[in-house]
Amino acid sequence: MPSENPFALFRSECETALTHALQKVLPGIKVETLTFSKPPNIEFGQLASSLCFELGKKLNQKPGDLATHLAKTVGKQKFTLLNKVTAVGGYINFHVDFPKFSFLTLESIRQLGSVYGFVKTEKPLKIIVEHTSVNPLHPIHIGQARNPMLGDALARILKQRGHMVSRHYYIDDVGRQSSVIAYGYQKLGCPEPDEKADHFVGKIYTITSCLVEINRLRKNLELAKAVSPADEVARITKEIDEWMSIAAELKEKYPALFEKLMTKISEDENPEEEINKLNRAYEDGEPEAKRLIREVSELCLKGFRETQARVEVYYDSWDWESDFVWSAQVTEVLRKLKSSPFVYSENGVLEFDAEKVVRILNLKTKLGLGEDYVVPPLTLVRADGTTLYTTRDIAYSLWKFSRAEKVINVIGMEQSLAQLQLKIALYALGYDKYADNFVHFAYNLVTLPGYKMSSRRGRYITFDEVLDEAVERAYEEVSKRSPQLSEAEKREIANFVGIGAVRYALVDVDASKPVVFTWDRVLNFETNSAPYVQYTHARACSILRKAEKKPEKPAFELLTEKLERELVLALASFPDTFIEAAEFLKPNFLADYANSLADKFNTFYNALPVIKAEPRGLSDARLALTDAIRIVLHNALNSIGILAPERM
RNA sequence: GGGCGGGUAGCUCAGGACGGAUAGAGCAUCACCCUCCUAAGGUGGGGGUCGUGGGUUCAAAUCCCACCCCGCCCGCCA
Repeated sequence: MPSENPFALFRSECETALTHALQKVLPGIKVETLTFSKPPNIEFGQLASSLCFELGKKLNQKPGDLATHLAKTVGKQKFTLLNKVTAVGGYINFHVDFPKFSFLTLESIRQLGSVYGFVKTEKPLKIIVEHTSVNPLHPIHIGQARNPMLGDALARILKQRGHMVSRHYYIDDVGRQSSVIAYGYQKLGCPEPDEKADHFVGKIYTITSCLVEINRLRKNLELAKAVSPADEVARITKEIDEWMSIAAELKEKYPALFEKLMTKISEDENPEEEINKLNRAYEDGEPEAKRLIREVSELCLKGFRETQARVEVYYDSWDWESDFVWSAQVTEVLRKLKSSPFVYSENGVLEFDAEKVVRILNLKTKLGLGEDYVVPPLTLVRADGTTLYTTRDIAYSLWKFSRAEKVINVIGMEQSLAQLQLKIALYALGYDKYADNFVHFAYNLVTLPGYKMSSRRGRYITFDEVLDEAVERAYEEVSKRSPQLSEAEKREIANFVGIGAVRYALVDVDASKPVVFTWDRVLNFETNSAPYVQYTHARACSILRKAEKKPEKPAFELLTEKLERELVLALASFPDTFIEAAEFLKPNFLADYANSLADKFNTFYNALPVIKAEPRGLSDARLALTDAIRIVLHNALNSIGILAPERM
């Protein structure tokens, strides 16, 4: 019978063993929980307890003596996987019965195949993972690309954990910036894109935004010259200069488009006002504004979908922010909030007193806030009656909770405060259960070493460029390494290698750490990269192919080399790693795991023969081992969205 | 000023939630290994005050306190 978690079986035997021994040796002593750690070296056993150090202190005995005594007592019991127990320097070390354990592990993996390691949760939940949600104004850039890579990996992992996961994309089409692009697009006569749609939209957006900004600043400057102090005038002048140099950059890059937009926009006396008008019209749901903004947004989203298909990221639902405004869900939320004691009006502006909620409902500890910390208030409604982003997001969150028990928002950590206020708003509305299950998965920014990325200024490296470059580099590599392959094969390999490399590079680093984007990081095809793990997988497949036989009579007791045992142990621990990755939302655990398993296998590969090993039983056992490694590498890569190739 | 995140080898990062045995990888660098299952590989060398200072503990990179440095946030932007 296969085990879905062989190592857990061993661990639980060790727990039982130690518990019994404790009862016998020290009947009066109560130990709350037994914790085990992995010894630094496999020769010390596979699990260890450091219990005797604290017990020794408590009982005024030498840890070494205690450990010896306990180990001896355990040794008298009978177990399946636990072979022997030793005492070394105060530690109690538990040794697994490798012949049995290898058999159990390898046979389990080979029987369970593509589901091995994906231990199902006991409490399956409906979970919405909202990720990416890049505004439809310009192509997804490398700074934003970390989001779908993390979000998609999380969604995959949670699904494999047995949850019902739905991936949502929130289209933020309400707000000034959407009107800016729509305005420029309209000025050009709503043209058909002559290139990838989002790139096309991005150019129009940047140029329009720049021209409108300059126009606005010039008006401000004239006003300031009349009424404001000199330093204010100087500040505006400086800002204009900055935008002028951006305009010069844009004019050089896209001369025709720039000219055309400049001519068209200069026809308007006050472009700023036109944009605001459009914005209001859209929020009011006027048909012409709706048609225009939806059209240009859809255009951009079409480009996004192409990019997402390249990296195999898909969504179950595309949620338009505007729908929440038009359907009165935002109004309804505001009504409820207004009737709570946590909302006040100030100078015609509606404010949400998050601090008051926290104080009255006693949430400080629950939310992990310091006693002295005062949560800033959140503006819900402007003086002109329009709502703000976070206000609308409250309505959206409630909508999400109407179709899921848990909501995970993959959003940059710069929005931590807004996400906190949103959570507090849920408590204020009495939705404690929602609030408790509202998770902000925060990740740190991706920056470029030279300058700050800025979408508004058109200064960014697009995700598409990065993918193209990665695939191109991979193509050069594969041509160099495997010139005998056909052109089609090379292209295919280059594609999954390049894209895998990018995915890996963006998932591998802990989400809380900032990433400085360098081509070197993404185009790394050596150890600690997707290509390395993919290559290792292909290598295992190659051995199995060349063997031309099935491991019919594997003699698992012959797997006595340290390398082999370390491999078996690593394979047996995959379920634990997976569970941790899922519970703590750490996709990088799986990337690291895959890399370290690949490391071990490559060492083994170089040191020991598989097919030609003698006797036959050993060869078969090593083949079974190789097969298990193939399966686990595949599963680990799969869970973070990276393809495991059979050849490369 | 307050909040959040980060600070581990020349560089990029694991490890940190749950304290344990000599702090691990990769890149770069130097020297090796394809008569052998894929060299996108492997072996070995050099390289560390785990930001600083205290504290708790038998035991601290890990926990607590203070401080320093970097990033982000504290808007009628999103």
